Amino acid sequence: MSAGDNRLVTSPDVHAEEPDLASLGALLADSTRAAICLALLDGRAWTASEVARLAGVAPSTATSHLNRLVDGGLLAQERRGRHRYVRLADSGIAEMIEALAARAPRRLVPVRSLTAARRHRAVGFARVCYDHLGGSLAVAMTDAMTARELLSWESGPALTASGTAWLARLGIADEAAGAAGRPHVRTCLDWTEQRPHLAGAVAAALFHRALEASWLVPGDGSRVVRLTEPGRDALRRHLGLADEALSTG
Amino acid sequence: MSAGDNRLVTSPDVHAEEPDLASLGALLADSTRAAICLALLDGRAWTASEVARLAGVAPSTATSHLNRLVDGGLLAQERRGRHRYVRLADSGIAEMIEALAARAPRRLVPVRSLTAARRHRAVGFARVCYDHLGGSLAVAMTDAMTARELLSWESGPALTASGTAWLARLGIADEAAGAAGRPHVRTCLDWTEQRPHLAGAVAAALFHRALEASWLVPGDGSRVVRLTEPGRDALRRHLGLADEALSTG
DNA sequence: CCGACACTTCGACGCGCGTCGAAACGTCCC
DNA sequence: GGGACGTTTCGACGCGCGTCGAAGTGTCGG
Repeated sequence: MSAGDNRLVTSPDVHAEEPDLASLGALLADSTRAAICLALLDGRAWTASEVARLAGVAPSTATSHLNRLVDGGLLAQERRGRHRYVRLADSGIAEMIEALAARAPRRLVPVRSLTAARRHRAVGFARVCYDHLGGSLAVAMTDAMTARELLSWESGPALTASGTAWLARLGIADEAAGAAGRPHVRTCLDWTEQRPHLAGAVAAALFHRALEASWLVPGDGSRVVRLTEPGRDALRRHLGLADEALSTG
Repeated sequence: MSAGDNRLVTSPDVHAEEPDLASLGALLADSTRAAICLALLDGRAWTASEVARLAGVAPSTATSHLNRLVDGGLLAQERRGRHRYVRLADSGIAEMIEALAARAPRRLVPVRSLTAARRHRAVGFARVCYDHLGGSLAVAMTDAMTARELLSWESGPALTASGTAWLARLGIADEAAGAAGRPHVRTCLDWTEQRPHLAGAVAAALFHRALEASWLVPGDGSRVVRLTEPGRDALRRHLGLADEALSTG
């Protein structure tokens, strides 16, 4: 797609291709770059300065990290005037990072303030997971959809007929069949709950709808998402969620 | 599970947990460790010496790498007499590594000999993918199953009714419903083909069956799997695979 | 046109870690 | 018991890379 394609310079039979796991690992092996990737899981495009501030490093340091992440294909960038916007390259990369984060060991971070503690609980409850919802709320929704047989799990997650109808009632056409044979009811291992929540195109559409209807509103510039009172109502009505599932753990 | 669990030492509200992506990345960031993980994707248990020889490092170096991989939870080990056997910790780890390998950049490795070249082509054709089949053959089988409507892709990969019947005809009970609501028709991004092939419990059972029936036989101690003449026959009969799909690219 | 700002380049510093060989330990076989 | 073998521990070496500040380039606004 871009320049610098090295598949053309190799003569046919003296070289073979192997996946270079190490170079991808090295990209994630630095704590600053890891923090950047995790922050970018909110799906937004960040400026280089924002990234530097979040990661707590000098702007020059951020530049070199962003260069490596872009070169490695993890990030896409767009230069606009004096700003450099970066975001995750595509949803596949986001999936990969989520999958890794779910399996990574836990690190204990000191909580500096009361608002930070509150935010941390909020992250566990509802957060953006690139293009869909994550957190205990998302897991509860997935469980409820399973219990109501909107979602079936025998041989992989899939919408049932009533699931498709349920979506239609919410004003969401089944976008799963859209992308030429590529599945888009997936699941995503929630890294706070260690249980799967709904992902893929259907989850993205659902999330989009919830934002439109102001059931969910973007939080304070991080991945946090807040559930509004109409949202609580809707989830009670449409999925029969109990009140325990509808508030911060 | 093991000792050194640090979840117990934190007092309730001054610390919060975050995924430590960097430490997991660091585990994979070294080319020797990456080679080890890739080799272990064959699902076998290797001794430390075998690992050292494969990676081309001194035994002492291999020891330290294996220690780190075991401590990091990627590998499980079993000590038997003077031997130390290591293997991937579980199928989840194998999935994660496959997912990473599929997205990792390609590295050009010089092919030293004619047999190495042959082996490389064989790896692209059919190889062990932890507990199931990978390579162009696996992709072709997946495509054929889709074409014959044994496999459906709307809203995620799933067996159709005729797919379940087809499996039963091969002597495979639907083991997908076994593990309490956890899906086990998955797909796996094939890193040679960059297209999905069947994975999960069903694929594992299918692979196991093919080995039993000697349709496939383990290759020369690497991930390579050979397709036998009866195997070719069976794939023609059961899936209508064309001859192009049945031989090394 | 000039100052503020976003970002980049460069050079220098220092730590972390992958590497090895030598030597020790434990196990197995004769 | 003795010798071969698989594995581990230890210490030493050296490279790679993340870090910063200072200076430079480009862009926007007044």
